[in-house]
Amino acid sequence: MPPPLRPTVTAPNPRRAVPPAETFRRSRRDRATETAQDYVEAIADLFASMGEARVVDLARLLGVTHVTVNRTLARLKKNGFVDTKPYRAIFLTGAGRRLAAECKQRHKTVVSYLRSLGISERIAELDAEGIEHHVSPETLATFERLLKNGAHD
Amino acid sequence: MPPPLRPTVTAPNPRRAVPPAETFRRSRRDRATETAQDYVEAIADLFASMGEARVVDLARLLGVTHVTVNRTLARLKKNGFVDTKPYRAIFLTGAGRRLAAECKQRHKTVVSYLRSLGISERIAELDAEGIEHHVSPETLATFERLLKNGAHD
DNA sequence: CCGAAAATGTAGCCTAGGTTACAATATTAA
DNA sequence: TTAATATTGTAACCTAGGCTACATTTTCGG
Repeated sequence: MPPPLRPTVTAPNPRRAVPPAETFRRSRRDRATETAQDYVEAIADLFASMGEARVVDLARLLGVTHVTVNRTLARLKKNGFVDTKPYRAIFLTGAGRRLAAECKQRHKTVVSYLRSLGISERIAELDAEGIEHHVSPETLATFERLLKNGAHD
Repeated sequence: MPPPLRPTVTAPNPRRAVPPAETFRRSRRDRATETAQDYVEAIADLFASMGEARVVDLARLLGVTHVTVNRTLARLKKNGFVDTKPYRAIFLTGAGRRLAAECKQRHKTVVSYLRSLGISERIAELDAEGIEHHVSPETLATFERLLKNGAHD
């Protein structure tokens, strides 16, 4: 007969130190909104730089196929961030524009902060793209305050 | 007949400013490895704190059902990070332990750095959980250097 | 103005990661 | 020792987000 499958330590200790699953839940929640944010920001950028946003441009910009863009746009439309018509350019709704502006500002803050630490433009951009979606308002405010105070210059 | 669907500006400008799709690709790549990292780190923590890691504990810790844990463990096993047997505790392989140690160190650095900026324990933990997966070695090294130099104290 | 090329849309497939419902195995307590 | 409980496993479904292949619609050049 094999030894006990589980040390007896386990059962007598039903009150384990099992802390915040909430931390992981929030991280996953952030992940779910990343795509929407990347898209509306990209659409706003394309509008600013070339007067309109089209599926092919988004695909190129985001590094995915036009099919992926298409399906994601359908969801963004359902969620009220974009307004699309078949074979036409893509427009942001009011909510979409607000979200885009917020994301753009946050992205800028994160990049500027990393740059202020002496990190290169290239790396700052790469890291910021991932980091920005996980920065709480408190942390963002701290970054802004430190930038304003000219820390690290 | 409706007006032209697309401004004539578009066609004459085939060389658009379409920069790095690479940025987004890296961000997506990071996302794909987040789960593995969260799991091996959680398994290592459970081992340290209670002598073994079981499916239910992981589920509680990560805030998902035991079914999700089970399926993810199957993939981690396929990728060589864990060693499992039906109805037995979960063990990390050498690669799993190395990854866990690396993640733990990085997590600690990110939290410490945020704390050094005056951000609360709670917020630092929450943000770090998302941020840590997107911090490049360069940025991490910068955080470590600043911590060592006692900046912001 | 009409045919080729580009852009967009659709069908169908894949993986990751979440779920509930139910089946099987281990552990524990009477 | 055996019955109840806890844990683990499995089946089947969902969404998000990738893809290729193919169909349709627009745009553009001769």
